[in-house]
Amino acid sequence: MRRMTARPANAHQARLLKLLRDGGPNSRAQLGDQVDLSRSKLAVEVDRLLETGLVVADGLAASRGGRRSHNIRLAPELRFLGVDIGATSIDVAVTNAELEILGHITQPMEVREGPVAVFEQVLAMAAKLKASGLAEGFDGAGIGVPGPVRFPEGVPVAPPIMPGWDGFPVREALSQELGCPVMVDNDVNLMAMGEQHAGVARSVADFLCVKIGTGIGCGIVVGGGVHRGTTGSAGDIGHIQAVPDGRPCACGNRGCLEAHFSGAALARDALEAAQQGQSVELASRLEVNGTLTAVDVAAAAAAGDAVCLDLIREGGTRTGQVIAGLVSFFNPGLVVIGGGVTGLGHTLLAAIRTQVYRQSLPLATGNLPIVLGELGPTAGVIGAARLISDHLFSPA
Amino acid sequence: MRRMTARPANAHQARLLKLLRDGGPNSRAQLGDQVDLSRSKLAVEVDRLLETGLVVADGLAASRGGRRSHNIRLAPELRFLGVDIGATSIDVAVTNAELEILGHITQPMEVREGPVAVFEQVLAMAAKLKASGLAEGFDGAGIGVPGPVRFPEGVPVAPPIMPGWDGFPVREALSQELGCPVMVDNDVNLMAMGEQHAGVARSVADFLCVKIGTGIGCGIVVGGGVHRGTTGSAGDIGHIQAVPDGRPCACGNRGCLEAHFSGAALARDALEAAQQGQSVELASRLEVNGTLTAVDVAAAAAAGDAVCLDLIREGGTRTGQVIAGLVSFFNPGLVVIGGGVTGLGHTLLAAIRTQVYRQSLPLATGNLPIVLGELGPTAGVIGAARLISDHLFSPA
DNA sequence: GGTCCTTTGTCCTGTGAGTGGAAAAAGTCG
DNA sequence: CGACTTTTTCCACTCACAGGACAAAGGACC
Repeated sequence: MRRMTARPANAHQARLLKLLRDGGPNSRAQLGDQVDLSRSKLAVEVDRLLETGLVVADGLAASRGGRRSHNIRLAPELRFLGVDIGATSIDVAVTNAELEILGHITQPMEVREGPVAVFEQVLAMAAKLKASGLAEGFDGAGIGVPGPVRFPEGVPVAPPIMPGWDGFPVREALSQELGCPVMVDNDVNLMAMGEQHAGVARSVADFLCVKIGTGIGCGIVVGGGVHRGTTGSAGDIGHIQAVPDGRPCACGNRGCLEAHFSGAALARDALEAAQQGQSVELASRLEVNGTLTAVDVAAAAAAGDAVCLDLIREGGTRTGQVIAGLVSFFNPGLVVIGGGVTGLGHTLLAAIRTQVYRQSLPLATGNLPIVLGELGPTAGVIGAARLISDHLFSPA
Repeated sequence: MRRMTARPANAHQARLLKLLRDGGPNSRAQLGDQVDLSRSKLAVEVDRLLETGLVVADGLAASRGGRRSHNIRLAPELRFLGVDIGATSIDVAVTNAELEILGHITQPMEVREGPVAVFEQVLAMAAKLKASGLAEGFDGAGIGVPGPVRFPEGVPVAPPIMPGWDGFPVREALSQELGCPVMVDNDVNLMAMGEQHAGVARSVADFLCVKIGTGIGCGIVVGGGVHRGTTGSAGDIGHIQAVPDGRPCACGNRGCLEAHFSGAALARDALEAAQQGQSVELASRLEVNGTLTAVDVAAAAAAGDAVCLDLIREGGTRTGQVIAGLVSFFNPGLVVIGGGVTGLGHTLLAAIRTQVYRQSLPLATGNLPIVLGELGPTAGVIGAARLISDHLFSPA
């Protein structure tokens, strides 16, 4: 079918589209309660939106005591593609215009293999979703990559863990292939946007979203918007020094947080513990799989393995130290912990909490929730869909 | 004389007032170049502003090749009061509507003596400035205090170094006494606003302003606006851990940056060095004055005293460590160093720079200037004037 | 089913913001 | 002094928007 190409003509229409996206189908009257426009003006703008095809009528709403109103909703055929490229996996999902996930595929893939191979994979996954009948085409796509991005152009800049991606025109290329608008951002920022849209961070203006995966990053939301920094590298907390003169890090320094705690570091620690015979649980897992990952540590910890619990606790403490500093500095209203190692769950969370509450001033921590992300692996793709929808639902 | 009470009636007028404040007298035509309004509309709004008395005609502008235009400027009788309450001193200044300092007084005063005593002093200083003929009254006042502030209400909250100030209605009380609108903020935020308005940070959207005085704080500017955090304590970096298991700090933790480097810590270190006979220079100064402060350290360092240079260098390194973390996290476009110990000058700056450039990733530091503040002790009062002018030059 | 009230949706007119052209006013330059 | 610029004022026209009037549609109660 023909894809939608219309964009809102003014700020009012943009506002209405976002309300319908975030609040689902709504009657004109309910919309009127939220936008502070006269009924006449509202009717005009809604009619225009109906003309563009971006929104459609959707039956009658329940009565609120008088005449029943006709519901309005975003066109149900609209489709967004959300892509979350992690260090070792790719997530691709299709959503409708309300950013509900209609289909979601995950595949392991090393981002190190370079943009060409990854792109091929992403396109194959998108094609698969299309083939399964979920979409006949995409009205827009958002994509997250595990490194800094020059946001306006949608191009990765000097990404440490993505050799070959520096300067690769991700936005341009994907837009070309998919035939729709594309926006690119750091994966951590997308996770933050995902949790903001549909997760724990709804209605919080200033919060931090710490993602602990292969590396560690932090999404920063200020006044409801993502802060990307001057060069797009804001939130790159993996290389903050957590241990003076600590372990050497790939970045050339010593004691970086990421060198002491992250998916990669955890796997290395686990391997060492297994080889030195400190943990029976880990050793047997090593024997079976031939390798160890953070998942093994999580499983062993869940089974009560003391070494693994210690590893997690120590990592949580290190992470908590860094977060404590950030909390003092930024004074957020919420801290969300997410990413691959959320499987470590409450042991990790408890360690982080303890450290933050101990080390930051009471005024900053007094009413500061520190919680796990609610959306798990879907946070990134929802955030990606949100990114492109924010773009498309803004006046051209 | 009668004070101005008018406020801009709409966003256009607000815009024009701010242009006149930041750019000085301007012709209608020049204003037109900047605001993207039709000539007619502009003329209407300017006329209305002239009617309110907020702006006045100011002679003819130089010709740009044709008819000479009439200049417009903010009413020259407008006066703002800028108050900067530090831990150990008070600065009060009068500015005109263009935020140029017309008079400036500094007096030593311990903020510990409580709000009543400090207020008395501030009012006396304001009266002195009035008496010297610089102002017949004030159209607005901005005031900075050395601790967290609940910004909307203008009330200090749980300020560690300001016993007796917790919950004191600073805004209310000062407004009462001066008979004009008042806004209250953290002194560090005001310093940042000052440097943004008239100092090194002009035209930088995202920057950090680190103030090293009796304590250490950091003003955070995001997208041109000050970030105050959820509880008003954003930028409180003095209690970030700089040295694991380091010196005990008044806050109850160990190793806080402030415990290792700040005006207070420096004085303590100097005293110790003098008493242990490590520095002849310091010992003789101690003998003369009976006490040592950061100023003595600065002087001794300038005279080449090795112990003092070491103290400064070590402090700079510690500070640099913390700033490096913040730079990685926030990715600012500029870092400004200011506050009382700027007397330590380039020794300090060099140490901070070295550490930041060494410890942060190249992408974040690549084009990152780290500079000393340009305004010195006037940054705070200019920022205070800017705070209230921003308030008054916004639609009611 | 009838009456009264509430809510929703449409129509219409008045108002005020804002645009853009024309012309007057005030200069510069040769 | 005349040709050309720039600034400023004036005016007619457009458009966005508010808000009232009214019709349509439904619920509650009798």
